[in-house]
Amino acid sequence: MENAEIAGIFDEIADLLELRDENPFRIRSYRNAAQSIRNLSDRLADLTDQGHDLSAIPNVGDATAKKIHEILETGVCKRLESLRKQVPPGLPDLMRVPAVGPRKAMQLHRELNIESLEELKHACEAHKVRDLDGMGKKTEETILQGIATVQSTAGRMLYQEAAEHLDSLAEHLDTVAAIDRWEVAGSYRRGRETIGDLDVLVHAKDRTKATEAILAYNAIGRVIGRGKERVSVRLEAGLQIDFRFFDAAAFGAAWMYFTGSKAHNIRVRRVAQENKWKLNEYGLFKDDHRLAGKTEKAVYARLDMRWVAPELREDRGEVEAARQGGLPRLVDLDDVRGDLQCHTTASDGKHSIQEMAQAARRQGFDFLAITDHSKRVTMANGLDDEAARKHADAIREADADMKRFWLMAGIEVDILKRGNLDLNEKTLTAMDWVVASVHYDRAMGRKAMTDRIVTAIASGVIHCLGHPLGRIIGRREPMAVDMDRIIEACVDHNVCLEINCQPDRLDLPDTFCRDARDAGVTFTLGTDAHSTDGFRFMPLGVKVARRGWLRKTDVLNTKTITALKKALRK
DNA sequence: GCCGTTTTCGGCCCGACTGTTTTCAGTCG
Repeated sequence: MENAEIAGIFDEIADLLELRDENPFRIRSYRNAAQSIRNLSDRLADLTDQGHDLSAIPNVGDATAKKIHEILETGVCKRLESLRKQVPPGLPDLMRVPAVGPRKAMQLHRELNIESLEELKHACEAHKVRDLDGMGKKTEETILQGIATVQSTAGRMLYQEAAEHLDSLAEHLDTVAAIDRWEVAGSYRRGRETIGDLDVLVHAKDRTKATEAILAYNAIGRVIGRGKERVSVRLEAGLQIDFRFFDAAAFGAAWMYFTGSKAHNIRVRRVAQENKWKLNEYGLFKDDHRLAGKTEKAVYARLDMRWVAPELREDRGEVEAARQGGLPRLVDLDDVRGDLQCHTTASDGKHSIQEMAQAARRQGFDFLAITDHSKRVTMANGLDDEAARKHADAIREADADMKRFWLMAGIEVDILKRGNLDLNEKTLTAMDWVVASVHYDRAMGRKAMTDRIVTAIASGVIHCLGHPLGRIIGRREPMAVDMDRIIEACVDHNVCLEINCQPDRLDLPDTFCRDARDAGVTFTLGTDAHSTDGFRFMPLGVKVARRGWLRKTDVLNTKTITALKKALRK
C-alpha cells in the first residue's frame, strides 16, 4: 500500500471523529500525521520492511505507528472500520461543501436524514433546510452554491492555471489608485503544484474605495463575502480569491501568516512562545507591544531565524535550519542558462529547429537541447536510427549558424519494456545529449518497473532520466517505482534526474528531489516545449527545484556552455 | 493522539466573517 492511501485513511478517521464531535486535538493529530506521511519521500512499506521506527516520523507517535503496521499487514485499519459503522457513509462528503462543517453535516443528517450531496441538494431546493435551528434562507443558498462548486471544480487547479488568472488580476489591481501595495500569499506563493484558492494581501489607506475597485474586476462571478478586513470572491472560472487588508506595520507578519503553510506557521509560533511572545497575522508581540511585523525578514530575525524562502515553508525541517543557519541557498530562475528538453516538427513539435532555437535565445537561454522522440512513440512520429542521425546533423548545421549559443543534438529515447533503449548504441553515443523516458507499458509491478529503469540508467549511453514518475497531475498516477534504487543507480552511473516543467507533470516531484540531492544526484530542467511558447514553463520547474531544496550547483542548466561541455565529457 | 535541553502530564495557534442571533456557534484559513 502506498503512502497516499495510508494518509487518506488517517484523514478519513479525522473526518469521522470530527463528525462525532470528539477531542479536537486528537483530530488534529490524525490530520498532522496524514500530512507528515504525504511529505515523506520514503514509502512506509519500505521503512517497515527495513525495520525503521515509524514513530520517528514527525507527528507519528506509538499509536499511529501501530496503526500503520496494522494497515500494511492487514490492508485495513480496525479503528476506521469501527468508526465507519458509527457514522453514515455520506457525511464526510457533506463536509466538502463550503459552509458545511461537522456540526451542520450531523444536524442535516439527524433532522432531515440527509446522507449524500444529492440529498442535500434536493433538501435545499425543497426549502427544508431553512427551517432547521440556526439555519435560514441564506444558509440554504450558500449550501446550494457550495454544492455546485464542489461538483464543478473538484477542488484544486494546476499552478499554471492559477498563474494565468493571477496575471489578469494583476493587470487590474495595478491600475487601482486606492491600492498602495498588494502581494499574493498562500500555496501559490509557496509554489505548490496545485492551488485551492488565491490569497491576496492588500494595503490601502481607504479600504472602502479599494474594495469597490476590487469588486469592479470583470472576471468576478460572485461575491462570497465582504467586510472591513476581508473580501472574498469567486471568479467565473471557479477560482476563489480572498483579499485581506493590512496596515503597513503588520504587512510582513500578515504575508507570513497567509503564506503558510499552516504547519510551518505553527512551528514558527512555537518559537515565539519559547520567548513568551505571541505571533499572529498582525505581528510578533510581547504583551501588547509589537516587536516586529512590517516585513517578513524582521519577524524571522526577531525570532533569531534566517528568512525562509516561501517554497521551503512546508515544515520539512526548514525552521530548525533557519535557526541554525543551515538553509540552502536555493537555485533561482536567473541562474538558469538553458533548456535540456524540447521537441520540433521532426517528431510531435509544432516548430522547426531554427524556430525553437531563436525562441530559446529570445528567452535568454545560452543553450538548448533538441530532444525529439524515438520510433517507439509512433503517435508522435518518433525517429528511427537513420532519421535520428540525420536530425542530429541538421541540428549541428543550425548550431554552426549561431554565435555564442549551443544548439545540442539530442534525443528523447524510449525505455522499452525490458530496459533496453529504442535506438542503437551507435546512434545514441553520437548525440550531445540523451534523455531516456518511459512512455509505454506502464502497467507492470514495482520491482519490474524499477529494474527496467535501472537497466536503462546503467546502459552507459544516457545522460538523463526524463519525467521519472510518468505522472499526469489529476489524470494519471505516478508509476510505482523504488526511488531509492533509481537514485542509487543515477549516482553510480552519473545520470541526471529531470524535473519536467510541463504544468501537469512537474515530475520529479519536490519531495523526491531532496533525497536525490542528498545522495548526490544532479538535476536537469526540461520544459519539454512542443512549440516556441513552451519555454515559458521554465519557472514552474524552478519552483519544484526550490521546493526540493536544490541549490544552483545541483542543477545542470545553470552551467555555462563551456562548463556544460566539460561536464558531458564522459 | 503528539510532544518535551524548563514538562512523561497537560498542554495543544489564533482571529475574522456569516447568519442567525440578542450574545454566539460554526466555519474557514
